[in-house]
Amino acid sequence: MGPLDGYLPYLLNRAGARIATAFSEEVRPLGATLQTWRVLAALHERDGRRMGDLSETTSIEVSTLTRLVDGMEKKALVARRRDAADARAVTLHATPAGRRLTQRLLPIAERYEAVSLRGFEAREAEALKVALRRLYANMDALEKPRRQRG
Amino acid sequence: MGPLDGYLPYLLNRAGARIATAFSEEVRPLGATLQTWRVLAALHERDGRRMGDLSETTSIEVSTLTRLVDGMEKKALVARRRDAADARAVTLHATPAGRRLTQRLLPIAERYEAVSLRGFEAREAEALKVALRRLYANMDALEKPRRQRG
DNA sequence: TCAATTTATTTGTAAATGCAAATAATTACA
DNA sequence: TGTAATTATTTGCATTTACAAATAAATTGA
Repeated sequence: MGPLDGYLPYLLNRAGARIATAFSEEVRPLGATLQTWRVLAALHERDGRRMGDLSETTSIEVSTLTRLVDGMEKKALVARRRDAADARAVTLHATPAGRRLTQRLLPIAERYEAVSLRGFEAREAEALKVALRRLYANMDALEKPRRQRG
Repeated sequence: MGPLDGYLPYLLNRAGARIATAFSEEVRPLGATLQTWRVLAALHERDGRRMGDLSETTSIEVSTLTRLVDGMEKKALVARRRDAADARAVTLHATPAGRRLTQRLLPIAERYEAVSLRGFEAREAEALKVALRRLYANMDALEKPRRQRG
């Protein structure tokens, strides 16, 4: 076990990449990709999100997301609407076809959760999730300090 | 906190992506990218690795790695050598310039480790790393079963 | 109120990515 | 020993990605 095995970002990337690659292969026959799943999952959690919100939630860069959504719109999985409250913003909505695809992807996603956590006690799994949320939050410290608003 | 916050692959990707993005920005002024760092770190751990080994270690797909290494070779950070023992294989070696860049990146990487784990007890951090190694290993179960050799 | 600034999204463009096919060398075994 | 199968890497090519600039709308404050 070399130094890399003790380096957290390495372990994080490695585990994430492996799950991502396997999941991608698995959903390809359904005409889906990992990125479309991320968008659909975010809309399943809350439909009508803005592009910027989706970008933050899915960790997909906004300009990439724009073109990804273009493709999903062409496939009629989602629909863009101009936000009524703020005409700069666009909200994204799952269509019936999008929801059907989501329903097919959900059990696959659940299986990945189960397989990856195989052998974990419930409290170990929960501790891991708590730790991952802390990691994420800790990165605030390095974020480009944005001008305070308000 | 919606369903996504309880979904492990989501938490994993989100934390990994955030660290990756911040690290990328930070090393850009040094003429480095996250991917070149991954290659250099793998060679720092063990020089003279094969392309396939590097691909597995860095989670960079082999054909992508080939072209990444092309670029690093042009920048004289690494050098390819035909493996003496097996002429199909290519081994990669850090050059003096590559090692100098590695030395400049190491403290940044250490800082990312420290910042991301801020507030973690030593044993919590270790438990997290153990868990991430288990996750990775658990994915064996879903791997395309390759024909047994031997 | 209106000009300047900020915010949300899209577009331009070059680089990175990944699958599949091609190339090259080794190994297995008839 | 020589031919088929396997393994390691690279190349072809279409897609994805991300930075920067452009566009469009809202907000701020003189």
